[in-house]
Amino acid sequence: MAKAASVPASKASDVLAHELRERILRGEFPEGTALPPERELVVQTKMSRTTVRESLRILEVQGLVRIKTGRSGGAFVQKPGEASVASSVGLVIRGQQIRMTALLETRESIEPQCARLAAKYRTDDDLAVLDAANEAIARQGSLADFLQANVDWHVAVAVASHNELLTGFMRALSRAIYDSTDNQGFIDDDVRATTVKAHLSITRAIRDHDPEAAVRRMDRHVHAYAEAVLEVEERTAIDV
Amino acid sequence: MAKAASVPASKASDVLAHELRERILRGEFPEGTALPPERELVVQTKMSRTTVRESLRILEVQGLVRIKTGRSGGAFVQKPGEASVASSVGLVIRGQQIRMTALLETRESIEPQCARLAAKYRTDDDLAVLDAANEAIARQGSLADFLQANVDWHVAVAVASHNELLTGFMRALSRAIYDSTDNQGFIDDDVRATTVKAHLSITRAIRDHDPEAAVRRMDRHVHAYAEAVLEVEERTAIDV
DNA sequence: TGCTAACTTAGGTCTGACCAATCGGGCGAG
DNA sequence: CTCGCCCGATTGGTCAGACCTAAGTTAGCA
Repeated sequence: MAKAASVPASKASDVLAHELRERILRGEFPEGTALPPERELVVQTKMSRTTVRESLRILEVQGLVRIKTGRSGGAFVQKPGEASVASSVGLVIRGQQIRMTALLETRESIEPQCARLAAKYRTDDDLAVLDAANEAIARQGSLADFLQANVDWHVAVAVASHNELLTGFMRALSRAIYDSTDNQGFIDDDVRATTVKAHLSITRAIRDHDPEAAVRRMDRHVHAYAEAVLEVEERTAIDV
Repeated sequence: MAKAASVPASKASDVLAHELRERILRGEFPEGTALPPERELVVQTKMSRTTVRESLRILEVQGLVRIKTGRSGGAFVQKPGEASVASSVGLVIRGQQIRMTALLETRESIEPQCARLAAKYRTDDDLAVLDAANEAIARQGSLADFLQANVDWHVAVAVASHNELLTGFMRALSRAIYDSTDNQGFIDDDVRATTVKAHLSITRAIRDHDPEAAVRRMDRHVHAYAEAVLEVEERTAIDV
C-alpha cells in the first residue's frame, strides 16, 4: 500500500517509520497504548537514537502517535482523524494559493450527499444537535458566534450521515473555509436570515426522512453560498 | 490562520519548523529553490544540527520540501499537492477501519461532481489520458490490469476537474476501494463490458463539454457499481 | 578530446552526554 | 493516620562532534 513502499527509500529512519506504521495500522499497538521508549527501540532495532527519534517524529506528524514527555511519557498510538486531514488540506490551500473556488466546489459535491444520508440514517440524537445549532444561529450574536454556529450545523449534518469519512472531509473543509473566510465581512442580517431559513428547511427534510428534498435543498443552499462568496471575492480582487 | 500557532509548543524543532513553514508559505523561498544547508541553518539559528534536521523532516513529511542528498542537494521547496492530501486521507481510512459502505457513499458523492467539473474544464491533454485509460480497460488483460486501468480512468477524471482537493480525495478513495475490492472476484466479462460502455459514454460527455450529461452518467455508473459491490458483500457475509 | 580519479559539498547515521518535564513514592508535619 | 512536599527515577528534547554516503566538479592523465 504504498506511496513510500515502492522505493526502498534506503533511509533508515524511513524504514523504521514505515515498519512501525504498519504495525500500528495492523493493530499490534491498540489505540492509547505507548510504543516502546526510544532507548528501548534503540536496542531492539540496533539503530541510533537519532534515527529512532526521526522515525517517531514522522509518525507524529502523520498523526499516528502523540508524544508526551516526562515519566510515563512516550509515543502513544492514536488514530489519525479529521485534524490530520484538515491540516494537510490547509497546507495545500495555502501552498497552492488554492482559489476559494476549489474549496467551494468540493463542498458542493460533498454536502448534498451528506444531507441525503442524514435524511436516511439520522437518529433522534442527531436531530437534537441540529436543532441546537439552529437555535444558536438564530440568536443575534457576534459575527464569530454566527460563523461558529454555522459551521457546527454543517458538521452536525455530516455527523448525522453516519459516514465517518464524509464527516472527516466536512470537518476539514469547514475549518479551511472558515479560516479563509473570516476576512470577508459580507455577512449582513439579510444573509443571516436566508441562512437560518435554509437550514430550517433542510433540517425539516432530514427530520421527515425525505432524502430527495434534503439533497435538493442543501444543493441550493451551498450553491447560493458559493456564488455569494465568489461575487464578493471578485469585488475585493478588483479593489486590490 | 493558525492551527499550531495557538500553543507555543515549546519544542525547539517545532518552532523552527513553524518558522520555516511560514517563510515558505509567504513566498520567501520560491518553489524549486533550496533552503539553506543544514549546517548553515545551525549557525543561523544557533540550534544543534539534530534539531534543525528534525525541523526539516517535519516539513518533508508535510510535503513542503523534498530533500535530496549529495552535492548540490538540500531541502528544495515544493508546493504540497494531492499526494499529501491523499496520503493523509489514506491513513484515516486505514486507521479508522472505515466501512466499505462509507467508502462507496463518499465516492458517490464526489465523482459526479468531478465529472461535471471535468466536462467544464478539461483540456485536450486530460482527454488524451482518459482515452488511454479507456483503451487499457478495453484490452482483455488480467483482473489486476483491469482494476488498475479502471482506477487510472477514475483518477484521470478527477485530474481533469482541475481541483486539487477533489483529486486528492479521489486518489485516496480509489486506492482504498481498490485494495478492499480485489479479493471479491465479482468482476466477470459482463461487468467489464458494462464498465467500458459507461466509461466511454462519460468520456464522451466530458469531451463534448456537457456537464449535465457527465454528472448524470457518472452518478448512474458509480451507483450501479456500489450496488453490485454491496450485493456481493452481503452474499459473502452470509456465506461466511 | 574524452575518461577517470580525487575533491568538495551536502545530507545520513552514530555516540555519548546533559537538560527538561513528569510522575511516584518516601518522609516529615499536623 | 493523613496530607503535602520534595527527591529521584523515567522518558523525551537538545547538544556537540565525528564519521559515512551520495553526487556533482574538477583536474589530470591517456
